[in-house]
Amino acid sequence: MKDFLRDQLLQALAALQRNGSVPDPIPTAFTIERTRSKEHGDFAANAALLMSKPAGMKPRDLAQALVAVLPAAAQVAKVEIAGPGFINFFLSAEAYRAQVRSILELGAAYGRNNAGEGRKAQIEFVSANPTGPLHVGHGRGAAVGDCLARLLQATGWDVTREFYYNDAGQQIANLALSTQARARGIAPGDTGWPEDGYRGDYIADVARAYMAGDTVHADGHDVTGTKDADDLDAIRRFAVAALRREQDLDLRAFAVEFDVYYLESSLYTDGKVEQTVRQLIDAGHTYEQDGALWLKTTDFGDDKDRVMRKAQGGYTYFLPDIAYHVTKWQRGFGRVINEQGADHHSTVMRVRAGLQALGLGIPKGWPEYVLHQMVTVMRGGEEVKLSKRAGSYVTLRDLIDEVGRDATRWFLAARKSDSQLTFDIDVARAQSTDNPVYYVQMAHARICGVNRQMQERGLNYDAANGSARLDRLDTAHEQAVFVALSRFPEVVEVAATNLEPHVIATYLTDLAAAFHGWYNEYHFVIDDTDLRDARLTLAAAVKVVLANGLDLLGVGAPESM
RNA sequence: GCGCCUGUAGCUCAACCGGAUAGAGCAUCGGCCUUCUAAGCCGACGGUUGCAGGUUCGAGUCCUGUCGGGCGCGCCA
Repeated sequence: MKDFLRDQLLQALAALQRNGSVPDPIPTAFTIERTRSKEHGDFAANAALLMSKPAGMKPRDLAQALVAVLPAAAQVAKVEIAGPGFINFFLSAEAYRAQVRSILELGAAYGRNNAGEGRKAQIEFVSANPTGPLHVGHGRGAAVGDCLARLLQATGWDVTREFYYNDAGQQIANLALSTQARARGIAPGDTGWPEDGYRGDYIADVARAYMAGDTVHADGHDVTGTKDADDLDAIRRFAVAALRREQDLDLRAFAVEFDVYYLESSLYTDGKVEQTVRQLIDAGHTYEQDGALWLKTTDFGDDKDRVMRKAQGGYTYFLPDIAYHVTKWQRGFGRVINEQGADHHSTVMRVRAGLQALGLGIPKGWPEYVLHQMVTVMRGGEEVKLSKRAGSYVTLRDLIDEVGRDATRWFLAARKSDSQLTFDIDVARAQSTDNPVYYVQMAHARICGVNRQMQERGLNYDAANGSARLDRLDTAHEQAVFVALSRFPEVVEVAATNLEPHVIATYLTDLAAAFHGWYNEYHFVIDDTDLRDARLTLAAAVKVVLANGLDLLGVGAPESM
């Protein structure tokens, strides 16, 4: 609808330019927006305000002139000029009715668009190293990343979900030592416990399984414990597999699936790290100092240069990061979005700088980043900081077990990712309308409940008649539902364009509120068949949009609750 | 000290690349339960958008400064 109104205004502008009352050419960067108040109609254009200066007219005069030559359209009932020169459009009731019929025809496709035109996009998220169960921060990444993937898929992108992890670095060595210590009966705090060892109970479980000769399956292969507490390499392989498997179980419980798991170690074995180093040296953006090899990231906006190869040998983490991103580029992902915790913010500059230094023609802003801030978990008004299994942090699994998958996903995705998030377990658990997930799901279940009522009473819903008699729906409550339904495609577009899944959650709460308000005011299962069919038709459209929106969040749309 | 994020009603949060009178929910207060889910409904109250300047037709939104909170400033990842 916005595009349609924009086109109308551009036609009007062209008409004014043809008769010479407005100069040609002229900048036409105006916006069409939903109005905040009903008095201002449905959509407002600021065209006259922005074009008044180049047009050499006062804003309100220009608005008058534009409106005078605006083409007639069935979708528009009235056009007004208001305030400093806004052009306000009032849509016709028929435009809204047509929208409802369109929703029912499109079904799951309503709200989707083809902005991505089938191009390849990759979203890398979670990317936790296999050193422990996933914590709530990973959960936020999983929820946001998966919703971003769903949003991009809904807007025409060919999306790959990817998980990158380090299976060979210092953290993994630490994991192996911690597991070995546990295998030898050494607990945190005992003499012989490794410095900075992983202290959680889960390490003891892994050690026990290793010493019992268990077999774990992870990432497509099996690893069996050798029961040899002296074989650190075997312990490492077993521990990595065991924790990868545990994380996979966490992700499955969260209904998040990845297409690709990418191992940092493969970048070494495939020679990609070495190759990247050579290319950086050849490109002339490196130098040696104090026995180390440095990358001149300051050439690309960093505040100091970074070490690539340590004086003692071995590479710093960001070199494989660069090599990894080169593979993303080479794999044809013209668009890459990295969803990470904000504590990794410093990598953004370095990765981009490294990629620029390579001179491969990679755009400066590639890859894109969505960083999420920290999560605080509250229960009973107190911050929760510990879990039994992991010790020092709250696990994703704890949350899912306590409040359920749907509520966990909702709350972790429903906030703007660049603000800190307070996860209130009491609210998320509540089976009442205080809980937004419950409130939105309840709206869906209620519509299903009405349909069940129809069947139980042996009544027949005539969908065609309902579509034909939508004119019977003329109350303020029904109008609010019509408007809310029509907004959905715009909301999806905004959420996808700005990479902000939370706007879907905000919208769904609005839509559910409009529906509940209507539902509470009127009965649907009534004797007047025309009105009944019309109401059931509007309700059917609400059900479609609720389901489509919840699906974008990966949250279920229950038939009953 | 430097960089990034953030500060909106008592609390948790919105506000669509600058738009008109800053919106919801909770809490509080006042009304409502023979009817499709009362696990609810309706209404009221609640604000100098941390503070001070600036940019312009217009600023919660952009710029500068300042105060408070978070994260990061390794030859760790």
